[in-house]
Amino acid sequence: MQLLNTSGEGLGRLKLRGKGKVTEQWLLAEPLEAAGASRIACKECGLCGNGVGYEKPLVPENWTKRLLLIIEGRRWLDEYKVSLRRVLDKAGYSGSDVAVYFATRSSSHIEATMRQLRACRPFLLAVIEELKPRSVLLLGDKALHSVLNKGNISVTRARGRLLEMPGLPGYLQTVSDCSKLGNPLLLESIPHIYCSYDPLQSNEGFVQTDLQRNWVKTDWPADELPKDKTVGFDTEYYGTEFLTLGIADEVHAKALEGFEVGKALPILQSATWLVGHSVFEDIAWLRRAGMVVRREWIDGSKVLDSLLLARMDDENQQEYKLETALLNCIFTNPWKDKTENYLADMRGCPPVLRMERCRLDAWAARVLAAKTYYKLDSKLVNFTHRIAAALYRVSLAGAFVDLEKHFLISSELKKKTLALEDQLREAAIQVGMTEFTPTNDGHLRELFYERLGCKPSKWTGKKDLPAVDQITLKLLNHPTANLLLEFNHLDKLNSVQGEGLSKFILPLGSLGYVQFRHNPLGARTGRRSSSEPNSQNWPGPMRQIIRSRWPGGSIGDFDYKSLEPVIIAWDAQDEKLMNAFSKGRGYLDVAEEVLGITVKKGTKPYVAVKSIVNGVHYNMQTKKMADDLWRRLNVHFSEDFKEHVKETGRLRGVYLEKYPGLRVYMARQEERVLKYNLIHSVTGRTRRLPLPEGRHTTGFGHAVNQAINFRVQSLASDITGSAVIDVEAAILADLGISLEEYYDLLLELQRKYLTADPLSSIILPTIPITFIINEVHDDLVIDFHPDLVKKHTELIVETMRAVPTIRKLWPITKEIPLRVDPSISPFWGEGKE
DNA sequence: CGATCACGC
DNA sequence: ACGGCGTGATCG
Repeated sequence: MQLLNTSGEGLGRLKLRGKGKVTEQWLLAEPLEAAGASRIACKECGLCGNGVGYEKPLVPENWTKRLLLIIEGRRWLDEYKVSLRRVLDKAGYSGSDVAVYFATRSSSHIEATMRQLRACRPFLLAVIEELKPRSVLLLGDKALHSVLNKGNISVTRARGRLLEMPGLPGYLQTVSDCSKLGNPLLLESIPHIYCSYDPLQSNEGFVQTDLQRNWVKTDWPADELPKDKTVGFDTEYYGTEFLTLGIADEVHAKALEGFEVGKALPILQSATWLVGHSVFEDIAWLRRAGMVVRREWIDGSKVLDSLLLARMDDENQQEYKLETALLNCIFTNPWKDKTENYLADMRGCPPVLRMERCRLDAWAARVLAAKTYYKLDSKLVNFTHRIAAALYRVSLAGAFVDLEKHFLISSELKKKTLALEDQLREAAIQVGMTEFTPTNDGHLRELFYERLGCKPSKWTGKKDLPAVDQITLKLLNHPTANLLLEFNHLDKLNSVQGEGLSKFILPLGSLGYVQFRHNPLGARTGRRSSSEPNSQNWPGPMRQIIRSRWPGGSIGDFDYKSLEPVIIAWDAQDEKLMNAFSKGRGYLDVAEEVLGITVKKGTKPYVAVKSIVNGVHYNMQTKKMADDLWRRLNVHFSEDFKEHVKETGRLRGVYLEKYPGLRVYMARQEERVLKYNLIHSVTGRTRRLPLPEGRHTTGFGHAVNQAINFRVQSLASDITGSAVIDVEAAILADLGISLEEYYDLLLELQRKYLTADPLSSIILPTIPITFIINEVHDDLVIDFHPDLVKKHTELIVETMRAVPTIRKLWPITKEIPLRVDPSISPFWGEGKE
């Protein structure tokens, strides 16, 4: 059987016989006369093949440019062809998809040396540049070494990564080559280069997997956005000034300066879906500029955020930046660099540049969404966007700070920190040090280990210096070390929540306005995160600076009771554990069951069992658990540490024995992550946990812990996410306010707060309104008008228990019993002591 | 830029 | 080999 005419001379279409039946050939060789390759004379190696055709790439008729395979040399092709053809077929490549070229032009049977590969490399460069393939797959180590120009890397290490070929210039492609989206660009592109094993020396399955990875398999993004008209857009603004609007549909991508945005109205009016990148801020700008904004864009149900979609598509992706993502997926040239300098003030950016940035962002967000949307569960997409939209409104509402209280806490922290620093410096001077800073490790080593004669129990790994980390210092059991620990504690607190917080608080008379920003998919589990400022890590006392904007109003804190234990009990189908947390007294019941004695809340046995329960749920090992109890919680089961560890282990065992569903759940998660290398949550989120070497993979234990935790943590945050949507809806329904009215009110209030004179007092709505002002994992924070406290407290508790949104979308969640613990007080968290 | 520290759930 | 998930300040 002849698959290829190795002379490379012009071929007609061949019919090939394989296993007795006629199949169409998948490669058609054709000389590439125009290729630079054929014009380059090889002066280097003297090992090259002997014919004109040998160095020519094998390109099929009407090649789709989908894939260029690089193999070691033509000599190998005859041996490859059967297995290659099989694997390409299996991976879904047709004959017109694949061209072939070689790392070496040698016809020798001897493996190519690095010297020889380097000599032939210019040909390879020229061929790739000439052929402009969209993907290049390198088969075997020689092809890999040639492309990387580096002989000391294994296929196993390089596999699965996007590779760069030194010396390969970008090449221009017109839009029609690249996309069905009517991309109005001339793109500078480079192919995606990946490597796989030599199919003869390795399992063909690996090669097939590599061929089918998204980057190789996926063609240019199909327009698989929702069927209704979908418009991408972006805005540029400064302060309260609207500057530029970028807008893109399936055929246009244009930018309009603020004064002419009216021209975009027809496109917006015809749109059903809206797409952007971190889109809810942009939607707010549309609304502020008086443009069409549908209710579905406010509530998030007909919005696609390319950033959220990218994160849902691959939660392990390194970056979720629009330009990077698009660069990776369709090789565009960067378009933001020229405008990056103006980020602080886009007014200074030349309009032409600003418009181009805005136009391309709009286009890119839409392209990226099309690339990911079709792969995702639309129910989850809808849910996630509705949560994100509701959280954006939470951030608009903002919270109000008692400025004086914050100042007092902050200055108290500062005062104590300085006092401790003085004491420490004094101690240093007394032992003869002239220079001392408590944050300088060198000074600390000198103080404790040279001057005070303390003996370190640990040395640093790299430089073998005596350690000055917290545990080591604590073990010194020296009064000065204890002072230092207290200093560290207060110093950190002050720099984050004391002085550090001030830059996010806008003074308005005696109050301060602070917006709590939430990243809707901050964690790989589907949890939200909070930043600038991060309101999720405020210690109890710091929370108490938050007060109601209403005179005489209150702050409500609505916690789900033991949300994660309830979820793990439900997921593990452990009836007894479920009863303890859903109907009984939670940790108290568990503690009494485990210890066999009567236990009171807050006592050491209670604290110990609570810690063990949480530790077990996250698969904490006995040693660490014992250590944590001993050091942090001051729970000592015996005076002897070894006995203490033993007892911790025993109690851990008793807990697992009494609630056998837990072990079953954990084993199930381990089994699944081994089998599928990914875990699904109840709402269909995925967590990829690749274990290429099964349980022998480095980090296997960690992956199992993540698998165990994932379903629990993600469902908990989805329930709370639903609560944000549902509580807001319930409050507005009760007040008789439409979502549009509420949204406009929030925008207007925010504008007033941001532009107000710091000395003026705050402006409040003319009617009493209950605001959701924050969400912390299993906790909603509410700002109550005094007239609404009673009525809305009941409403919120009921709504949080019912969470209609998630229960309607995923009816199985109706089985999970939810309890809510409200606490109302003048300041956030004050009622919890 | 990674490690270490602080805080939260 | 590893309790899960975060943000932010600071240092070497």
